[in-house]
Amino acid sequence: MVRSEDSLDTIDAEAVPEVVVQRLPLYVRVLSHFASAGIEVISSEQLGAHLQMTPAQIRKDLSYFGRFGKQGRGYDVGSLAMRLRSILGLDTQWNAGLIGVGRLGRAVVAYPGFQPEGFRIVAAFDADERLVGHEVGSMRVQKLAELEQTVRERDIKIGIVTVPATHAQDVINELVRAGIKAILNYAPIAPVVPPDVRVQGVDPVLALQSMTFYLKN
Amino acid sequence: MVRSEDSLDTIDAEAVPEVVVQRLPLYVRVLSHFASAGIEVISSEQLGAHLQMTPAQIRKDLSYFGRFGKQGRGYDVGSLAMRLRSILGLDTQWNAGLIGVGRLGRAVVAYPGFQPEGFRIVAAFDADERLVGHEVGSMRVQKLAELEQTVRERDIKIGIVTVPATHAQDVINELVRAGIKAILNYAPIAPVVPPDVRVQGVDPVLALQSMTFYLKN
DNA sequence: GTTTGTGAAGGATTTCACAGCA
DNA sequence: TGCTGTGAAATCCTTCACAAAC
Repeated sequence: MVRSEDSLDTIDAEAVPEVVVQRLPLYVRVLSHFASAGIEVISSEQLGAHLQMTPAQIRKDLSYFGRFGKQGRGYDVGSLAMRLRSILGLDTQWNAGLIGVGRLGRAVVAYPGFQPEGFRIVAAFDADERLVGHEVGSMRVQKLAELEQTVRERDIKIGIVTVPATHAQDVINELVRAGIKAILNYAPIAPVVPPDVRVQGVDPVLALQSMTFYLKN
Repeated sequence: MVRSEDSLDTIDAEAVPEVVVQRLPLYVRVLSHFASAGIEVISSEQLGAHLQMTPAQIRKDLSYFGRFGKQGRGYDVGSLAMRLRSILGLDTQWNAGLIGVGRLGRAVVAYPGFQPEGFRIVAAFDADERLVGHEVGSMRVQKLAELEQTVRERDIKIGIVTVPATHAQDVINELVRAGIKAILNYAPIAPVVPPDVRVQGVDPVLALQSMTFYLKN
């Protein structure tokens, strides 16, 4: 494939392997790390050493999006980070709505890692009548029936699910009905969604359960 | 490959693709779900529908470990779940040590999802002198210097890292030095570890950052 | 001299498709 | 008949290796 260096983020998402897209945020992160350490130029070799992957893979991954490096020199840390952020859509704010303001939901609302990366939780919902109206973060907890309208009004593009496993599929169905296409799911279930909706699970128990196989064997 | 049905969890971990191992916990989870719904027999077709994957993939995955189904019928939900649990080593308790008892660390200690799955946090550490000696959960916070000894004494096999990004690599180095081979990392970094050490990251921001690509494109 | 970008090769994973069994 | 288990085929992903660029 030939891509001109100046084609401004018009990327055919279909043409890029999903694994590659999932690695881009990692590149952004490592580049930011190097940038704040004052390093201005970096080779795929050095990036690979830090990410424990082959230089070839990094170069190939980047080649899906353009030609960012200079032969004999490497990549400009700052500008590559910026380009990748733009490709991923990380140069804008993304509004999220959170459903389930129990113990876990409140911890997620209080998590300080989202804001600086451009993710803002702008609405919180709960099915429990007794919680509706309460303050969480600086938001008033809304009832689930208001979901669709609020999604429209506050330009919510991401749903964050922090309800118990028993309610998670129902809540995810509601999000889908409200037009949400990206869901961050903290509930320990494998939800069923239409093919145009993406779900990313945050699940420490699953992560542990696959490691024990190697501990045992 | 031919595997006798009765070969009791003597599995060559090398021979099983890593992706397959990572899917097993998902199968266990869905099977438990069906079991508690009173379903006793299930086909790869039905499993596939719930997990949004092809029946062939499920059958192939399972075939790495044995022959669990009955032609013309399907799989016995209860016994397959049990077999997979045993293969993954989920039929024993696993002790974990947590490092970093700040806001995030305390939330992880309080997370009720680990215990019922056989994971127990049995020690908590922090580099901050002022936190040492305090109670977290029902544990006394220990200083990091006691790590290696405590790992031995309490049979700790898993490290959970909940320190800020700036300290995470150092802490992970300490865990590796103490002989830990499995690490659950909540810090937003891509740590460098020896090849015999496994790290699983829990990182909601990374998860969000790859979804925005598809929201944008 | 160094390092990128990339076709081509190689390897891994998924899907197909069907023999074999209940 | 219905569904598993599995070689073989197809697809997807990674690595190689080198021409081109600095």
